[in-house]
Amino acid sequence: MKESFASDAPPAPAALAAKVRTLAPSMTRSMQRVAEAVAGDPAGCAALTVTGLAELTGTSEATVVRTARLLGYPGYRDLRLALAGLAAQQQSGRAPAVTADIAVDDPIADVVAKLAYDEQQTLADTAAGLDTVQLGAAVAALAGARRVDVYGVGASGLVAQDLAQKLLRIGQVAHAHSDPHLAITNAVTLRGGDVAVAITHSGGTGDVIEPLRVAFEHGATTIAITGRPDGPVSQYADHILTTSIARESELRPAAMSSRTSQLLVVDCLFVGVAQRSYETAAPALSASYEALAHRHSPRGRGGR
Amino acid sequence: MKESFASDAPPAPAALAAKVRTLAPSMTRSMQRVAEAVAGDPAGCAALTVTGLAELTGTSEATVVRTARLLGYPGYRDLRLALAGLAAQQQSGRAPAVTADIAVDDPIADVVAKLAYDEQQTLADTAAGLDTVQLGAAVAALAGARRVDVYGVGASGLVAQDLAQKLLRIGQVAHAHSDPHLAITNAVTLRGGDVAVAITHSGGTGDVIEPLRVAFEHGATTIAITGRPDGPVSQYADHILTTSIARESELRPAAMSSRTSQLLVVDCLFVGVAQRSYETAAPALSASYEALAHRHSPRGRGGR
DNA sequence: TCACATAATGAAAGATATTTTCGCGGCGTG
DNA sequence: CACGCCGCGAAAATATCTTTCATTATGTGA
Repeated sequence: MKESFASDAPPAPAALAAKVRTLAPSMTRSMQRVAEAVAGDPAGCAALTVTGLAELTGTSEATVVRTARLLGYPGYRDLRLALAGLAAQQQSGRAPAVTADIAVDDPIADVVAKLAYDEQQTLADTAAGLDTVQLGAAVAALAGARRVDVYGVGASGLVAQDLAQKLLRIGQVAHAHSDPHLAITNAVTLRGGDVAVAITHSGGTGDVIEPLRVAFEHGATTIAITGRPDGPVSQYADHILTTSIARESELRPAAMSSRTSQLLVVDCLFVGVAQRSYETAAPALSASYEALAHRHSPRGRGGR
Repeated sequence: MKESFASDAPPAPAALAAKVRTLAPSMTRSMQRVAEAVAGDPAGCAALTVTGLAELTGTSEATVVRTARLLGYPGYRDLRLALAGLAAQQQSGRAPAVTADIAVDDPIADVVAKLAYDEQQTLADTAAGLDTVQLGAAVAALAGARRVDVYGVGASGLVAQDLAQKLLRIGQVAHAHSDPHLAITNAVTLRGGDVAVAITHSGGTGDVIEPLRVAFEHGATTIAITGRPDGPVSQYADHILTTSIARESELRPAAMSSRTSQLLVVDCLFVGVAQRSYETAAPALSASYEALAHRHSPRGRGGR
């Protein structure tokens, strides 16, 4: 089905430079010029046609083809393909320059690469650091909850809303509070069988801890999602889910990676709960999808 | 010298899989078949001629060329080159495409691993597919804006709030709207020099498009963050930032990966703007940090 | 349900790129 | 000095890619 790797002529994938050096002595002058160009700038040559490369090297098409043959390819077309591959490899090889911090004068492309890399790292860290036992317990509590309250302020407030939104979509009674007073007012009405979730990166946000404490004292099951499992919030948490703490810099506030981390935890909770209550969750998900369908224009093709 | 980041269509080297997913919805059936083959087996397809690929997919040469064009390449020849590059990268990059779907009976540990992997993938795709020219233009517009309005409903509403929060922290006048009526009411007061941002995964959310249209017609600079750059929202967008579209399943609604993707874009915008207005942004960031410090109890270790 | 308009598709003509052919001219050798 | 071999490139031959256009599917409104 694929190119059979015959015994004597396997087209070289990346060992091209070596092959050029090996074969150079047995090449004629013109062919050497071609080989040199190819080895020197694979990416550039890959963009050229036979004629283009011939002109660049001051030779003819025939010579280019002959060189390609000598290098072990059936023709120039295949050499070109290999060249493109080589270029791509080199390109990706010099990628890990993105580990540095984001600087004020970084070009926009670097910013994208660095942010993406950092967030990927954060996700990996979070996944590695998550206690699946705690997570399982939290899921169980949520799945069986009569009612769920989620507390978060500032950046964590959005995560809290995200969790509440998700739970609502699978038929749970969930509410996110970012107003501390209202949160406490509501927490007072929680009882056993209810669940309260506090989300705070620092683990010490009073506006979030207070409602959780009240919920805890009223017998609700409490969950803390925090980057500081040793922080004050843990006093009142039955289950603690730890988010990762990434280094931050002036241009990259902690809110960014903590949010990424928190959201992963929230997603895990959501999927876990959805699994546990699949019978009711699946229809609810489809229903909410259906209900929203008409609010999006049905066709995407004509949108000039 | 070589890499010519042309204005609007820089042929994607590694962002191909992402591009296929992004553009798939706007493709016809035959083209989808071709795109699928290409995304599924880059190495294999790179070895085929137009005719070969047409036969393999049961279509015609014309369709193959059309697909290549849609993916952003001048013709099939160039797509093939990119394919060879992609294949080489995968070969060396050790791509463990363990993209198994999340099942109802997956243990919780698997859920964590799969979600983390999927979100990492989403980040990589988004970063690869982001048009840095558009991003740069969007950043420039935001940095010079007198006032910024952000529109988003549902899951995208939280992203909108996130962007507004971030911009506020560096001294910009930003506001997020999730109420369509209020959004339009506010959009009417926008003028040239103001910026409106619409966030919609589907690209067709009327509640978000309407405010953007009003802002557009009143002379504001408009930015769309969407997974469907060919969708209706783009009609009224001066700058379009494309988020990635990941496959979704019953247990993994689209909202999850689209949110991850959107947040990365928002972060890029934020950092870009912060860079541009570093003189004022840095003090503002520190100030907001200081102002919140006393709301976190100092317990734990270093406190932050 | 049918007629109509519109878009999607493939066959084949047309344009490019690649490969092959062929002969010229340099260079060493008898 | 003449001969013959080898490297080399121009141009013909072939393969590949692109465009055009007629046909066939698809959806829409009466």
